[in-house]
Amino acid sequence: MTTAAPYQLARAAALFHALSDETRLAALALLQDGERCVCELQEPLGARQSRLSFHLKVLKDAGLVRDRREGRWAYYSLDLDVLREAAGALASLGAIVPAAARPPRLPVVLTGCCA
Amino acid sequence: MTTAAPYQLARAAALFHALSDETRLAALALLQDGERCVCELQEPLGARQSRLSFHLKVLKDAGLVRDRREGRWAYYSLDLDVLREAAGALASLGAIVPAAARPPRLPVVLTGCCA
DNA sequence: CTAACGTATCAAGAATTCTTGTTGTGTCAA
DNA sequence: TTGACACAACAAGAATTCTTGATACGTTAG
Repeated sequence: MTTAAPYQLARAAALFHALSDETRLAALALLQDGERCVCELQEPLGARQSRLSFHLKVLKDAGLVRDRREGRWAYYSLDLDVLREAAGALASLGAIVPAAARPPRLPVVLTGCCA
Repeated sequence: MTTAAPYQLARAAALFHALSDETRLAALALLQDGERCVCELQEPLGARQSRLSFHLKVLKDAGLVRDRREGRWAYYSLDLDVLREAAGALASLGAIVPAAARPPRLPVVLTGCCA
């Protein structure tokens, strides 16, 4: 495998995009202690139905939450694995162990003006 | 302190926004083994001067990178502390230790239709 | 069966972000 | 001093994302 980087970057970028909004982060925070019904989220998030639905869809498309339909209610819950996937992406940038302290990856040869 | 959440969310959202672009993630990846001159980044990122400058500014405004001017060159480097800050935000959403396994935070009372 | 409800989806406009080309600024070399 | 260079910053348009209100759909209550 030579060209895995582009895909991973695109996926990581998509994850971070889903995380890049205050309302969505607040929603994820509310889901921390378990599944919540959409109607329970509206007031604490200060988001009306349509807007909340939009943001939940962004989170769902990124895989960060799952939804479950029950009667006329919809319940959302965190997908911790995907949250960890995001943490992993961050870690691979050196957030946990700096690159200098890790086994070297494929070297990237950089050429530029400032020889 | 009662209302710390809004600020933290805004800051976290800003960090994730800076991370939500492929070109910027690739730039951060290139900076992993240390400081790089702007001119070294252009080719591997496939971004010309103006565009690269824009993305580096986004990263810098978020605090994820520092810049240093030397003569007519500009060098950028990672700020690992800020990268860790992002990792911390993710962790606080349960990415590392699920909320269920942590000491409880202030309870949030949710009211909704689905009694 | 009908009406009210909870939610998703769509459409249109607003806002934000990104790209490209251009201009400005400081630095170095001749 | 002049010209080339590396870079930032700006300006204008393109693209994307977000918000709002409207509509559609399945579900439950009456």
